Amino acid sequence: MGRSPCCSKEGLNRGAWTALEDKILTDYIKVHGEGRWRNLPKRAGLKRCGKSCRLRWLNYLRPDIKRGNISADEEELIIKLHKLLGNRWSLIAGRLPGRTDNEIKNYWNTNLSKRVSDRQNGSSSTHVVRTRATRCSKVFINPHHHTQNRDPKPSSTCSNHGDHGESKTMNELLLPIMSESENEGTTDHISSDFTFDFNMGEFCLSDLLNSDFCDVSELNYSKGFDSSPSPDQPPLDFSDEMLKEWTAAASTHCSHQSVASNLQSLPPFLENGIE
DNA sequence: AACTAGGACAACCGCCAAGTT
DNA sequence: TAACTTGGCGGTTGTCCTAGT
Repeated sequence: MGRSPCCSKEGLNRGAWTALEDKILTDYIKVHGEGRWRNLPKRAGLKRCGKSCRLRWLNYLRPDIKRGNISADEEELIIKLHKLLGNRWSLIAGRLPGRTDNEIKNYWNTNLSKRVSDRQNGSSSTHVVRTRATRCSKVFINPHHHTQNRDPKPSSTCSNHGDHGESKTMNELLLPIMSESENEGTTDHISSDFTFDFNMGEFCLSDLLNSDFCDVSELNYSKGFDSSPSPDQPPLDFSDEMLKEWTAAASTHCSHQSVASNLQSLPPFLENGIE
């Protein structure tokens, strides 16, 4: 069958954007808002592919974008998040207000990857969770784990840069999950699988990163992702096997795999780092 | 001053999943 | 339910800039 191309490439400008094109695009989006990228070029009078417009806007023209001068703190954050999430640049970017996935990806590829690999040479190997690109607009919380009445917010993508809203600490968010055993059987009021936005702005990131969460690869825990690792069960490395568990669990419940299921298995990590 | 190598980063590409018809 | 559209993602490429020779 095949897909139709996102646009006819004939007669379209390619390569670097001119100041005029930037202005046209910016003015158009100011008036009409983002979205409908395919039709945007025609409506705005741009000889560009819709995708190209979207990229230009998201990575360069948006008013809330910070450019350059990645601070040491941001750098450390990127390293930690990359260790945790792998090449999921949009997720990482979502944790760095004003930064774009493209910028972080470039920064990683040109600066950090070498440095990190150098750092890791000589130490034991670590395992990065690698997944295919997947959208993660929502996170699934297994009702067995989630026992509190929360108001799910309208869905939005996890790459909602810059909108981090109010923050909850990691403990606040995860406590209900971690204390599930106390509330077993109290899930009747939850009508169905519960989803809510995975806006990591809801986490107090420092809680996460100041913990040893970033060193999850070195942690051992039980295979069942129980919050109390059993000595009877063999320790498991945070690696492929873990990933299989995650994806299997997530696919059972929801198509929004990965991050969602990751959350379910966070408590064992967090217990090691968050008091 | 001219040339080259490597770094930085903007932009493009193809794939995929969600949403819509 | 299938076909199709739309938008998002990560990987890759192309081009410009700069430091070194």
